[in-house]
This record gives sequence, structure tokens and C-alpha cells, in this order.
Amino acid sequence: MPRVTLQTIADALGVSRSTVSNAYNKPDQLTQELRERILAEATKLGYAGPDAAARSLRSGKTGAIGLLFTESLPYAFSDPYAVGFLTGLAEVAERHGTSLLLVPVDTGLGGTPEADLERAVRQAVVDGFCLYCVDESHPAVDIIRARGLPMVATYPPKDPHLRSVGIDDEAAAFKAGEHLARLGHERIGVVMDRWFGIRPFPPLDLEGPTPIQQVIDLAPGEESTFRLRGYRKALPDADIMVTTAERNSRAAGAVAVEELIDQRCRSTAILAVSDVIAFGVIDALRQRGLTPGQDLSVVGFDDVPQAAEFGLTTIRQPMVDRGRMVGRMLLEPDTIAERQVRLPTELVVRTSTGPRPS
Amino acid sequence: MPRVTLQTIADALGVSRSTVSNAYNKPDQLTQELRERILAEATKLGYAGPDAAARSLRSGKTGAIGLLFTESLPYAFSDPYAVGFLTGLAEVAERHGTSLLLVPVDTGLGGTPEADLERAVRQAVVDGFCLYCVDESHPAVDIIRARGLPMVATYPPKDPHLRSVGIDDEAAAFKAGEHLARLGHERIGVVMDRWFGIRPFPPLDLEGPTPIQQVIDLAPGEESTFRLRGYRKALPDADIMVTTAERNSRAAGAVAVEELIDQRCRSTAILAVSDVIAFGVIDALRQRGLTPGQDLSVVGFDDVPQAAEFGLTTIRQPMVDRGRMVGRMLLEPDTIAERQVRLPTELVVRTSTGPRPS
DNA sequence: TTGAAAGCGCTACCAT
DNA sequence: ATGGTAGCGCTTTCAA
Repeated sequence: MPRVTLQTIADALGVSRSTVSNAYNKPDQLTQELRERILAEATKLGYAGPDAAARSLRSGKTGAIGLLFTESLPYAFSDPYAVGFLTGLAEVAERHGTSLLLVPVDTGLGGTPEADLERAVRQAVVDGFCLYCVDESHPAVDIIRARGLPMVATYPPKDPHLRSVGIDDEAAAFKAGEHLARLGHERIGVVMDRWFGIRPFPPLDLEGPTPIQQVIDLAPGEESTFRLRGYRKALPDADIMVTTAERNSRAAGAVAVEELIDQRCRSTAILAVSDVIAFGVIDALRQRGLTPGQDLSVVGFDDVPQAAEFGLTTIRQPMVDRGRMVGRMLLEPDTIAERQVRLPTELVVRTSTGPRPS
Repeated sequence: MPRVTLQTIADALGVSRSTVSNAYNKPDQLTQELRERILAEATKLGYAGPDAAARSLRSGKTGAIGLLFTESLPYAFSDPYAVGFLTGLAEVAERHGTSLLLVPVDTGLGGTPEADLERAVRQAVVDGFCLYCVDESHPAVDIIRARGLPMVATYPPKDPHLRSVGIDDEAAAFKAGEHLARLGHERIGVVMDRWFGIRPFPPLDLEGPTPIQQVIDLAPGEESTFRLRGYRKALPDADIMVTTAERNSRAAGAVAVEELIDQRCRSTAILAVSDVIAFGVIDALRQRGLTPGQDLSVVGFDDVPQAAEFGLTTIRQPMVDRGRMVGRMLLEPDTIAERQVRLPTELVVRTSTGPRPS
């Protein structure tokens, strides 16, 4: 049997296609009564409404926004920060009747062939993209650019034309470092993750603890080194060693901190670049019978919901608001004047930090 | 400036549109050399590849599948079962170069107007839908049906034509009940959630503990009551009282079990319809100085990754495999013969259950 | 308030 | 291996 289209309904009722179209898209343009007759006929004939693809093609609108997301969805969903962000983004999207298209991108770890990923970005029927922790140098970003779609990044990009919602990473990290400085700490360990955002570059591999300045010099201009810079600035004379966690997870944080704890002259404080990593650090301490905030101070970054439960001193950065703001920049671009929005951060002191043990 | 299209590239190179199209979609159909010339010209002219909407319209393929998902994304993402399911689904999708479109649907709690939700389903440019814990009676499902798109549900539906991937809920619950029967328990509390799947019906509100048979009679044929039936069947002579948790979350589980624990003649065992709820039950026990498995036995349902850590006796049902199977039924339908796939379940005994205290 | 015409950009098909 | 033709289903524009 032939497919039921707008025309089918129009013919059945002896009206024009435009009128049927209006019944769905511009209810005010026709009488209530006609509209209902049309909708009833549609239901009767099993017509589900205007075809989505045809509508998108003709109108140029799709009713969806794309989210360029880490390839590893299970990891992404178990990251409380990502969940908070998505929550905010989804809230705004929903208000606009807009769906979210998750487009996984290559993390550089291989897996999906690059061609497939680019194909997914080309084929995505969306009105715009959010780059979630995906670096602007990723090839997928060039495709979005060529498609002429609006996009918003989740961190301050190098390209001044690219809109973004971020924080001042250096200033935020400075607050964390300053807090430790006030408490008298002079030997500090930093646990960062292996990734400077998702990109086609090889990840960072440090062989054991490395002096902070050396790491900063390795990747100038990257988001993660901005944090290192902030730490360094607040603690100019401290002995700061950096280790990397395999990924941004609790377990990896616990592993990564081991070499810092088990050193003979161990640090008196640990700065973790995320709360999730900090939780792992705390696990490792407890496992060794050490008490966070007494034997060793721990500072996180993010202030995810679980941080309170851990008594974790950390830097609060907006999660849900960041998602909301990205959503607004994509869906209500005219309401936001700035190209690069910086959200506020704040030091939250809990029990995981204390004065340097004497 | 005019938009760059296939035709632009074709004209610039003096070839036909079909050839340019083939360069993107059927690389084998033309010489390597011509293909490269075309791609190079495209890059030069800032052409991002065939327009996604036009391509979808013409070819009838979209490269995306829709996921009808609970409206409350934050809740969904913090549910370990959902995350596991998504992992499996995303894995298969990725293998097919397919993205995932999250379409939030009304949970019945209000919020988004119904019209918007239906619009989102109509406008979704997808090749098929997965109904994740969305009941087939939801209006969105009628739209999908009318659109003629394939869909797969995540539980056994009433409609025999609807494909699904589920488990035998009654048999699985029976195993849990049987385990308690063997341990000698005769007074049992059940904690279920308020929702029988997401649907346009009002949720279930019990006023305090209610005899199990009464709840079963309330909603015959629903997934959750299948589990109750299984419990009942395994413990025909036991005194089984049911309470409802406000939602499927740890905190809600802790609250819901209180009335069961604090009763004068308290139960000796608790059956929770999900692990997440069981974790809350365990929280509540510990808070009262009770030891799970000794003072009170607790059985969960799902066997999410955290269950081991809690020592939770539970029913294992495949999470990731369920997602994978749904993905395959949607993207490789011919490889799966059955319409209604039932996955195996298994009792996993850990330390949260023990003999009835004498 | 309704209708007729035009064409969005592409791919399937068939011909060469 | 490459090109020409037709038309996917719709919304927009403009006229009535």
C-alpha cells in the first residue's frame, strides 16, 4: 500500500497540503474545527504527522542538538560531573522541545575507525553541537564548522570565535593552592588525569612523579595545565610533584596517588584535578590507615554531590548551570551576549584539609 | 554567498552530482584518484559533505536510533542499571556508526506539556526506537507505530507484535523468594518502586505496608506485579507486606523500608525490587545498628556492579547484554529470529542474607 | 483563511 | 566507471 503523506490527508478532505501542514505547525492559521477534522482524518488513515526528514530538509530546523561526547559512554555516564552537566543541558533542551543526539567521538585510543566518527558528525541531523570536553583541534570540529552549525564548547577554547562556557581554571586552582599555603603545606602532590581533553593527540604519560614545572612546559595552553599553573602560582616555593591517573575515575585516582604516598619523604597534601580522583586518593589513604585532613590533606576539584559525604575540601564549579548555559547559547543565542562565558568558582572547605602535621 | 552543495563541487570539477555523491557514499564506485580530487575540492570550497537532512529524506536512512527515556535524565543517568543498558546499546550503535537520540518522555508527573513530547517523537529523525522502561500504552508509542518505525521494548509487552528484550520477571523473583524460604523466613517485607514503568497512569501509592496479594490485584499484568507474583509463589504461606519507594533510588529505598523495620513485629527479611533500593535498605539497617544477613536478610534485584561491594544477595539480570540485544534487534533485525527475547537470570548469594534469626 | 507553485539537497535508478 | 533524470515529502511564499 502506498505511504500516507500530507497529500493523502489533503486529498481525503479536499483541502490543500499547506492547510494540512498548518494544522500541525501553525494551529492558529486555521479554524479550530478544520484543524480537528484534519487531525481526526490523519489518525483514521494512520498518518503520524509530517515526515521528520522532509520537514528538516525543507524548514532547516531539526529539533535536536548534538553532543560530541567521549566515545566511552559508560565512563561518561558514571562521571558525576558529566551527569550534572547533562542534566542542565537536558533541562533547557526539553523546554525547547529539543532532543539530544549523543555522538560519540574518538578519544584517540583507537576503537572506532576515524572515518566512521566523521561520518556520524556529518550525518547528524541537528541544529547545533555542544563539544563536551572535546578539543577544538579534533577533526570532528572542522566538519561542524564546515556545516555552518552553531557550536558551544565546554571550556575556554583558543579560537576566539568559538563560543564557550567555562571557568577560569587558573584562578580556581589558585584558590585551592592558596588554601594549602595558608595551612603551611610545602610538599605537595598533584594527581591529574592523562587526558588534556579528548583529542587526536597521544595522552600524557609521566614516568613516576614529575616536577610540576616540567609538566606545565609539556603542554602549554592546555586546560589542565592552566590548573597546574594556578597551583604553582599559589605555592611558588613549594615542592610540587605531579602524577597522572590513567583516567578520570576513583579507582585510577587511588592507583595514581600510591607513588606519592609511599615515597619516603611524602607530601603533606594532595591536589586532585577532579573530585572523582580525590575520592580515590581518600580511599588510598584510608586503606593505609591515614586520616584525610589530619595525616594528609586532600583537595578536589568540581564539588560533585558526593563531595560533601567525603568531607572533601574542593573547588566548586557550576555543573548544572554550565549545562544550562550551553543549552541557552545553542537554543536562545540572542539572550547571551558574551562569546566566552566564564562561570564563578569557589573554595569549599570541609574536613579533608588541615594544617601541615608537624 | 550561496550555499555550497553537491552541485557546486560537481560543477567545479566538471563531473556529475552522482559522482560526487558516490565519492562520499560508495567509495568503491569510482577511481581512488577521482575520489581524492573530489574530496580535496570539497575541502577547498568548505563543503562538509552531503546535507544530513536531504540525505535522510532521499535515502530513508538517518544513522540514528531514538531512545524513549525517562524525562528525568539526572535520575536516569544515576541509575547504574540504565547506565549498563546504555553501554551495551551504545556499543552496538557505535559499531554501526549510529548515534543515539535521547527523547525524554512524560513520566506522568507533569512538567512538559504532552503536546511537546509528542512533537519530539514525531520530529525525531531516527531509524527506529528503543522504549526504555516506557509502557506500550504511552501515546508516544502510537506515534512511533504510525510512523512505521521499528521499535524494541525493554520488557515483555502485552502486544505480541512488539519486539522486546526482557527477562522472566516472575521466575526471577521466584528464585529470590525461594532463597528466603530455604533460609526459613516467614515474615517478609517487599520494597517496590512507585512506578510500574513510565506511563500516563497515576503512580501507585500505598498507605503504609499492604498485604502482597492486595497489591498484585491492583495492577494485574504489569511488570512489577510479575515480580510480586514470583515472590508470593515461592513463599505461599509467608506473611508478606509491601511498601513503595517514592522512586527507584537509594535514598528512597531507605525511607520506604523504615515502616517495615520499625514495626513492632518486624520482618526477618526484605525483598527489594532493585539493587539501588536494596542499598537504601541496607543503609537504613546499618543506621539502626542492624547487620544485614544477620539481624535481617536483604535481597536485591539486578546485580549492578556495586552490589558486590555491599555483599548484596540479588538476582542477576543482564544489563549490558540487554542493551546489546536491543541494539542488534534494531540495527541487525535479521540476525535475531525471536520477537520477544528472554534473557537468563540467576540468583547470586552474598552476605546480605542468612538464616532467620531464632 | 486557504490554495498553487516552487524547490530544499540529495540519492536511486538506469543508461552509457 | 560515470552521468542524466526523477522525485523523496515537505514548507515557504505569494496570490486569491
